[in-house]
Amino acid sequence: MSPHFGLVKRTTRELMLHFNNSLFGGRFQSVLGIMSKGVNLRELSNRLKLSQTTVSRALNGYPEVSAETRKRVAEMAEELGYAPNSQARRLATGRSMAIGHVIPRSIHEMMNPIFLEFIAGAGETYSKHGYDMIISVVEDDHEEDAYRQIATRKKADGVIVHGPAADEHRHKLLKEINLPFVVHGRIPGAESETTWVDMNNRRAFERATNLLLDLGHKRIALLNGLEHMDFARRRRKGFEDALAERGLAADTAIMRSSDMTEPYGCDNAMEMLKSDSPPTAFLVSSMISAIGVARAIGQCGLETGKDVSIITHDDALSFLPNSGEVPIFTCTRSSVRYAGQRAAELLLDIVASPQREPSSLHLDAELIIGQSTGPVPGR
Amino acid sequence: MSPHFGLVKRTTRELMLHFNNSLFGGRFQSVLGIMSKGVNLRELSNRLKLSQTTVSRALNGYPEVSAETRKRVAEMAEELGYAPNSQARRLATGRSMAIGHVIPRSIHEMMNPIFLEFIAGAGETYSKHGYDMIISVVEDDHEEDAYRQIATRKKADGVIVHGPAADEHRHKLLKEINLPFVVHGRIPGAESETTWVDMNNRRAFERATNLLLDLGHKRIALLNGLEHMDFARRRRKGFEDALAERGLAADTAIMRSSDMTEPYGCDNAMEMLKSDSPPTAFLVSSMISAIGVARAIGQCGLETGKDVSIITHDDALSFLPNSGEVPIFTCTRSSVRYAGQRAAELLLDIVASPQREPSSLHLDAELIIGQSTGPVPGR
DNA sequence: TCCGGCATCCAAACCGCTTTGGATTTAACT
DNA sequence: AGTTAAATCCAAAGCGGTTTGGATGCCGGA
Repeated sequence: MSPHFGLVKRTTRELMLHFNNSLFGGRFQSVLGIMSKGVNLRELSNRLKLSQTTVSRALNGYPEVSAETRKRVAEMAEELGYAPNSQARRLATGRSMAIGHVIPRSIHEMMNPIFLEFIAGAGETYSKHGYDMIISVVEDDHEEDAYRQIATRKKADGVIVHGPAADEHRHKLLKEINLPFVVHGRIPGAESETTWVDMNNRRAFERATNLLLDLGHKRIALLNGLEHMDFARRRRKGFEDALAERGLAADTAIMRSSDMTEPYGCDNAMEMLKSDSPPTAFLVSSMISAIGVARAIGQCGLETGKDVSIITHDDALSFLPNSGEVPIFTCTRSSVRYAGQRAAELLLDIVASPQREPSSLHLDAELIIGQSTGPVPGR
Repeated sequence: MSPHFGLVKRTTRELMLHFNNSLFGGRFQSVLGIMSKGVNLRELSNRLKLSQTTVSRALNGYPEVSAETRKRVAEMAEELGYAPNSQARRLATGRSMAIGHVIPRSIHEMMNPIFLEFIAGAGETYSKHGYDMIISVVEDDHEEDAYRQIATRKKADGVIVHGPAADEHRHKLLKEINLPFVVHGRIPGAESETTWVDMNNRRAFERATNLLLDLGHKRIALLNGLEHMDFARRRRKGFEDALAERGLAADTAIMRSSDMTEPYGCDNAMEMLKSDSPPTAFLVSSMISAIGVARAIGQCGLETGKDVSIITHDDALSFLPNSGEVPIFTCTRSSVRYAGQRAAELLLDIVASPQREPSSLHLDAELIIGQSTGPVPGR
């Protein structure tokens, strides 16, 4: 309005500065909080007597802006507490800046603690890169629908596939709807065409079994996870391979497959220990079940690590630490949280450059000696 | 273009139907999948020779649309696989249709399994109501920032406050930035001005203590959660109240407060049991730690439920079932998953009508007799 | 002096949906 | 028959950003 734009501008700005600092900086911080909610790009650019274009570019680091202007913009943005509305930005850029995790209700019952630990790891990566993590808990028969919704409604730029089954199919759907994904675990038969992060389940259980065999154990029980899951199949394979190599056959009478709860471990161990030919060692797929096994051993008046040995897989869950100089359980350990971090990184890579070739990360589990193993008694 | 719009339209539509069914319905499903991704409202309305307004209204159930038109729209939408872009809808409506959960890294270590179970419950409610759940894992010193971002960038319509501390402050921030929230637990001193869902921690532990006292136990150990958390304080209060009522004083020598891990239970129980005046009963804040206590008891050559009693709080975690006719542990039980469902419902209510008065839900824990309690030995 | 090139900045289009404020047609009522 | 009200539908204006395609001013080189 006035021809002296430059002057007026500076004056106004200084006034505003003063205004904010004195009036709002002090006891009315809450008022500022409420006000700052309303500051959008238009308002900010008006205040600066700049176009939205320039302000946007200044804030997003584009080169077409002078250093001085950029500084001014940054300061004013800070002052007014401006932050871009994510929905608007998402709409404009076409990227939702979010990664989805679909959890069917039934599956997450079983994956419970391991899943959370993975999520925690992935979440760290996401927030480091400015991504949101959205989790959908859906009824089992809505799983496919959930993925489709994510794609068509553009809710997320990619998803993590949890707990691949032995006869997995989700990867086909995801390719069909063109939704980037990373698998936690492996999809049998699709290893080379999908990006995944997994630990070496077969090898880990093979090594664990060998250790028990070396200790003289011949009758080894396997308390596995649900064997319609890929990871459980691989573990079983490792177990059987190790036995076979020494000319031993696995005895299905002392092999179980189920959700890895504590009572599962206890009940089955109890039953086996009371049988005619009880196992002298247990190979268990989860710390939680292993705790149950230990309880059963105790209830039978036996001692873990002396009368009966246990090796368990340890996902390094934070609420079930199995560390210290000599951990409670001898275990094959692999941090599932770390897997989450890495899987998230791979996924963000794919989202950033979708043409990228599938890659994979094979984590090795450590075999760590704890208190729960010893030579077979009476050897 | 042609004056025979009606006719042309129908013909075209039938052609499309035919086209889709024969060509895409079969082996080219994936192509349809990719195509359907691109169908937006404009395209859909063009196809229908209707305005976007009408189509939008038809799909969203507004009354200004004839039944016939609505049907036509619905069919075509289904056929083309149309689903509204959530970012666009969010921008237009101003509601993000998402609920946020902020988890500082340090805290979620300790809340781990309980947190997940709560999340699972809340997630069910969200998806039932078309809301997304977004989880932010943040460094501890970025927590406040995370909440501010959610508000100013409009990432979520509300948040759940997890694990309120004894000296909680988040509710002030959230009121300041005008972000609706529901507390899981209670904020001391702000009970009436916040909406919350909590169980009756004090009462539950009082009842549990009374049961032990009735069984003749006089020396009762308390393995509590971290007592800078509100829930743990209340539990301690219940414990102390019950003792006081019988003229007994709590002995801090057998009281502990920490993250509720398994070794925490085992190590502390072990130490106490080996002391000069060991407790005859343990009151424990978590199943996980209780398992540790049971392990310690076993290692001391004692029997749980006979030589030493345990009562634990049981959050009804799905991977740690403590059910059956006679559960392993005598416990105070309250389903944290249910709490999650209800908290989510309350939050969605608030989001829908923000002027609503604060309300609260006080869940009662059941006291359930299991195998881990018995009369004090030698009574 | 004239021109091309660079550094800055801007107006306007666009992302895909909702919603306001009519316009048009049809049915209903004096 | 004339007027109203109801039923339908639409054009256009947002929502709050990003991005395209210039405009403007200033400089050195010919």
